Amino acid sequence: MTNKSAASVDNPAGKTRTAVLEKALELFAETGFNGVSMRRIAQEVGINPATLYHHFAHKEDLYEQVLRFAYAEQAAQFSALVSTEGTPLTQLGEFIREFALYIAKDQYFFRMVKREQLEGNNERQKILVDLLFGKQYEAMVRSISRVTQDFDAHMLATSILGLVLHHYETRHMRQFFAEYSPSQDDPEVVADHCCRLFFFGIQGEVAAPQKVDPSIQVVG
Amino acid sequence: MTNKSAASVDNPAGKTRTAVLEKALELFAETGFNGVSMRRIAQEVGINPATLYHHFAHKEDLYEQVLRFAYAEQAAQFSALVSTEGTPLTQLGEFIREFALYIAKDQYFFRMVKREQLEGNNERQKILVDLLFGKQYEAMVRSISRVTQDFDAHMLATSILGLVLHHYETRHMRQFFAEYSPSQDDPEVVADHCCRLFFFGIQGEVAAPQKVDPSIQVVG
DNA sequence: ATAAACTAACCTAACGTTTGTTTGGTTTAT
DNA sequence: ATAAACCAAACAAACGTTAGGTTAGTTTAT
Repeated sequence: MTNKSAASVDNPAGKTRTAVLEKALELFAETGFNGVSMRRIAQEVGINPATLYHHFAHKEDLYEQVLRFAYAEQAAQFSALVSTEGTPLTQLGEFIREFALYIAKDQYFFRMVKREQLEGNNERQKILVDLLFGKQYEAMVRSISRVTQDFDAHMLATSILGLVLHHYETRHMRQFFAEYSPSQDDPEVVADHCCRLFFFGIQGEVAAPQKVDPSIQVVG
Repeated sequence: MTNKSAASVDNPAGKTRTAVLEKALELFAETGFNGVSMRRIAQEVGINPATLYHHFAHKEDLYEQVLRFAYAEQAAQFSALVSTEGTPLTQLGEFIREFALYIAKDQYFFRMVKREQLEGNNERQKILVDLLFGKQYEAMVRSISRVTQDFDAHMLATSILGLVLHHYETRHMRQFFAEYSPSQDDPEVVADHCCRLFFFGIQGEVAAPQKVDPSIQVVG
């Protein structure tokens, strides 16, 4: 058996704690801090409410630990989206595509981030930047600066993220529009759409209907 | 003596009800449905908690009425953003600019909408479309269809909104980035930035550094 | 080797408070 | 006089949290 350290047998290396963090992430992402009770979390994990207070000082502490847990879990993958190979232009194109595929995968994490942005708590927003977005954002800005001098690189980075994210965030709402078609939610379609718009705009050279740029080819 | 009749001394045509809706909109926008108690709402309005139940059946009813109230309040202004004059191209440019100025004005309404999009309740998202976005969205899609055939008009409409909104939504977070400058939050700057990006992309003809297109001139 | 001491993890049961809501009555306007 | 608007007080349920006890492994003393 994997009995690494001095922990109990049915609880190797904080298994319960991790289970709580994972389930709490789901629940907090869905209904927010005040929408989930400690009893509910305990019940869904299958432990007693009192046990939560053995692992976490209080509810707010649990919430912050959930944030840090989620951020740490994603930061590595997030970094991997920013490639260091190819020209700055292809790097950007790849990032847009990878980002579109990436956010489509995770249900809970991005809802959590959006919730944090909504709440407007300054301390937590700083944690968000320090732990999660900061480095990748600056890498993006650097890539952008090498591609164009005609735009504010910071604003352009914000634009890229907003462009891609909004398609994801409005999924549930858009199905009620007359013009909706399920393919519009396909991450590949979204990625192509955003790439084309970002590089050429609606008045740019849009000869090729499928591919944006032959130089923009992504992993697979 | 204290004017105990302060709330009712001048109460023509549901003044209390409106006061409740306005204050509840603020509170719900800030901390969400579960983040606000009926007592808190009553206290902030200056009435007794029990009185709320004279105007609203229960808390969820109040919340839905707040939504409808907010949607009705904004739908008219929202419609006004879509101009019917000029070419489809200038209409679009004007819309982007007006939209950027518009969302910068209202603190609570857009947080409420974002919250609704987060929550994912299908019934309420349908209300959102039916009461608020539906008509304007279709007007947008029609404008877009007349401008370009090279993009999916629905996706392009989503892109426009995401492009502009994300600058607004990430305000609090972006101040912690090294590249931040307050001017990046200026609605005029955001509007110009988004217009340029939307029409020409980063590789398009970006000769003029200030104005996007001489044909795109807006009111103020 | 074995008993005692220790400890982390978990539980039951309960605490005081806050929640949404109701009851029953009072004020105010028409 | 009638109805709408309002309030004080109270309800049961759910809330975050705590006190105290049980269990089962780990360490230490003999």
